[in-house]
Amino acid sequence: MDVRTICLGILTRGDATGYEIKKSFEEDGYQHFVEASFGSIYPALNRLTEEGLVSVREEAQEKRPDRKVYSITKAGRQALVAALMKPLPEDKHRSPFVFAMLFSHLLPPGRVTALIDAYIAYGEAKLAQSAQPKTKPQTAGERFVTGLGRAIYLTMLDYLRTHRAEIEGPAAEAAE
Amino acid sequence: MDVRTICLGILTRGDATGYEIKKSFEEDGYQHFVEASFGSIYPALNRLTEEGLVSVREEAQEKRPDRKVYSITKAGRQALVAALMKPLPEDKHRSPFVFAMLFSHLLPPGRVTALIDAYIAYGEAKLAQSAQPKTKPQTAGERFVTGLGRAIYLTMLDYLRTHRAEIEGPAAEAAE
DNA sequence: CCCAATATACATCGGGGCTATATATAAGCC
DNA sequence: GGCTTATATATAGCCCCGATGTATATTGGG
Repeated sequence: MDVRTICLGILTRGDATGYEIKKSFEEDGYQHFVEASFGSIYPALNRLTEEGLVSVREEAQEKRPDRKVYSITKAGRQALVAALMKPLPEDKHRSPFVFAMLFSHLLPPGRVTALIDAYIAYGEAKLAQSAQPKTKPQTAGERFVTGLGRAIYLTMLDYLRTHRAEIEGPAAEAAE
Repeated sequence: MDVRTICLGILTRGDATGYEIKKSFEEDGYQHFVEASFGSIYPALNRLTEEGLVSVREEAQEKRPDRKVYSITKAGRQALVAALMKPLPEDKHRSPFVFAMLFSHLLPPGRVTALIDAYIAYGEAKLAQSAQPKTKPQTAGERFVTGLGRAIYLTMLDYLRTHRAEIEGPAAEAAE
């Protein structure tokens, strides 16, 4: 799923600036599974404009850069649906944490414990965030995705807590 | 986690060619969460060789390209541990399937059903593969990671099956 | 028995995307 | 008063992935 398609999708929810598109990845519904950086969003929006899939209106602001507010066009909506009708690329998951766990036997026990603690804290923060959404999910799709994300985080946290002793050294266990 | 570090990690399990490193991502233990393409592995191995983190021996073969068998050096092991002691980059998950589900209301009901069916089949295949590993997990880390992967896939499959009706149209339900 | 598919093996190019950086200002906090 | 955070756009450089190219051997189906 390239960044251009992702931008089109977000713009179906309403007009937005590049900055707001980026922010929406951190919000509820789009929380997990999707993200993109400024370095790809701004070029993507330029190309979408050239291709007529989005339109821009510049709103001048006092002593700030102009806001460039993008709207999806009819052609843009068609392009989005067309992209979703084609065979989807496979998921991609890269987890440096999990990679590190594969080599826990090469690390000092304290490091392994610290990594697991940090990862659990991160998961709990994500869960808390999705439990109290800033904007409630509007569509059935958003509710479905939010629920899936929560289910996966709950499973992951439970697994980490019940199995961490297997990779933490005996020293770590004694220290608890 | 850049590809160079990933290559170092895999080489701690034993010497390997670039081809074998790539294969190991599809295997048990390294199944999910980690992968890299030839287009990054071969350049990475060249650079690691220049930096003295791995060594190469070329094994000539009859009527085939020479095997370039890489071994990790002491400096390489130190570099791996050093990388794992630094703050880890955050996980990255990109799921075109989940993205598509966010826009299920824009798609024909049949398409949504087909996507969910395909995704369930994919998850089941992954689960079956990890249930019958080619090479049994050697370290506690590998067992831990394999178990985590299985737990997440099980949760995901259960969620899809119990919640799919929420985003499949009434027409799709009637057709079943 | 032949052909297609799969596996072994290395390598590169083009394009796409991320990180870091640059620029500018306002608001809130310590 | 200065630091951090938030708003807002933009680009250069590097990293990485996908596709493709080059060879050959084996295996399974028709």
